Amino acid sequence: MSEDLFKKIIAHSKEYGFIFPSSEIYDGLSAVYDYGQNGSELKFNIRKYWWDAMVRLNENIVGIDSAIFMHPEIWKASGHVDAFNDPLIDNRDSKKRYRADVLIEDYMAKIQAKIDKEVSKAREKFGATFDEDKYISTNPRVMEYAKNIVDVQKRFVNALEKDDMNDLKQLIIDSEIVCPVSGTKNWTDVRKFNLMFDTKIGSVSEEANTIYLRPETAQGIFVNYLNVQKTGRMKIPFGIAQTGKAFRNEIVARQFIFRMREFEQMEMQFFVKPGEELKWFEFWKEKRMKWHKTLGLGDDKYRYHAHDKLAHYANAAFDIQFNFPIGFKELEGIHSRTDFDLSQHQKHSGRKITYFDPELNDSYVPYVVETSVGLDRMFLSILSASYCEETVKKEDGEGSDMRIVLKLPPALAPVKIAILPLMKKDGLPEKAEKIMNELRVNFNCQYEEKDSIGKRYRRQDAIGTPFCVTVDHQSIDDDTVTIRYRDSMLQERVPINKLHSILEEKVSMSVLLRQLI
RNA sequence: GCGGAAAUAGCUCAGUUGGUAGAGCAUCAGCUUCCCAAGCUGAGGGUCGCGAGUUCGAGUCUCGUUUUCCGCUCCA
Repeated sequence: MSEDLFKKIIAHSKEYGFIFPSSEIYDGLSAVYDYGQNGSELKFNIRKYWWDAMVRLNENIVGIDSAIFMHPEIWKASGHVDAFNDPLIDNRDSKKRYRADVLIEDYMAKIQAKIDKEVSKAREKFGATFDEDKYISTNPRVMEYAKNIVDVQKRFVNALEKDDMNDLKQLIIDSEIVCPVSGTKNWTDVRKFNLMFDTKIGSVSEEANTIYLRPETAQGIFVNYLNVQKTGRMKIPFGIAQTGKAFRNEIVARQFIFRMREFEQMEMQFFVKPGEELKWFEFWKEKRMKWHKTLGLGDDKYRYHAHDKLAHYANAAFDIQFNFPIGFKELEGIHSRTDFDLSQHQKHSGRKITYFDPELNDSYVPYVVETSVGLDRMFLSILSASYCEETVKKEDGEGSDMRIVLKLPPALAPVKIAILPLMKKDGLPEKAEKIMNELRVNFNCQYEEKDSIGKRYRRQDAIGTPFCVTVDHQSIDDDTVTIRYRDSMLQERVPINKLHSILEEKVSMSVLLRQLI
């Protein structure tokens, strides 16, 4: 049932210009999506809500915009190069995935165990006079085991050194290693899954260096810590925020925009005094949850989720999960990253990355509390919580009708106001256009005169426009118009010269921001 | 990545044993209409995902491939 809802949301996104599959006229590109005319506005507004809540409302948080390309050493320091270079192999029968190097090591250990067994048996037999080396070299069966280990070890090391995945696979086949689950030798090729995309920088190909597309925006903040702290005269505790694209070559990217290989993060790294990180961790956990709930999509749609396993850099980690149509899934991560990142960069760069604390009269490497939201996931959460199918009673009371309406928070809606002349004659379009030209400076407006008024209301409902301003014959006489509300479908007559202030009150981002203070 | 299913107009789909591609909605141009879509007239839009093969002839049969969905797997 909720999967049906998910499908409807995907279809609606495409039909109304929110999200299109990338490169669609070329058959598309797997798990890559483009934001359309309405989607890009909504995404922009979400980003703005985050940015203003972080940078504008906190005097100790500043924003930066770091490059996607960074020095390759950064990814060694962060652990991204080493941690994700494992050679993996699948068994086709059990459909289990193994690390190829682990399979081979296990195999060698098993043979070694056989040798040990023989040796210990012989030791019992011969007692104190037992000479292990001599025993091995004179026992043909044990000798063969030993030789096998040496051979495998040699090829194994050789393959790893040459980074040759085919050799690794051949070694598994030659050693007749079987899957512990299925017991078969039906293996796929060995593949390496480094999550980072690489490319070359520099004009001459031989001299070009491999660089990576950043897999997270956080490192751009860490490597700018000194710059920002010094030029901004920042005092701990303080934060650096940034939004931007990140790239991860996921093995499986699926579920619409929930998991993409190219995605946008909104991250804030908060630098604190060592020992105070868990206090700030709690602070940001609360604060971020409030930011989400202020959107008014329903408090019950959010929950915390503690990480079972902590990453190598963290000493506390919580997710804020959202109840998507596909279930509760991660929306934002709040991590206490300790001083891991700054210390690593201190080590790798050779620069001293510390903060002189005047209160302590001493220097330290600050600890970091991170908040990291996926902008695309925010988009999906807002879209799926806003999507409503409603039955509407007909005017005459007979029968009913369905309308699809996106009940987006007005401050985030791509189009704020639709200006609609009731009829396409009698000077109504001219009057409407005049109003349009006054309002468009401040609001994203849409003007429509085609089709019946009901049809136009429905079209605006479908893209989540919170207000329709309708110009009728009375407008010509007394300079009033009606405002039609998206959610209630009720109308209110107001003077044209009050429109601006009335609407400003309802659609401005400050409506949301004020609740956060 | 493995297994299963699907792909025909912007959307939802029809298309007979293989014989010249259809409907509704949507879009566009008019007409009509004084407030909640689907009145009237007309128009545009598809080499049937792509590529081979079988055949006199393929949307239809076979193979490959791409994309999507579902399950498994993976997800600092």
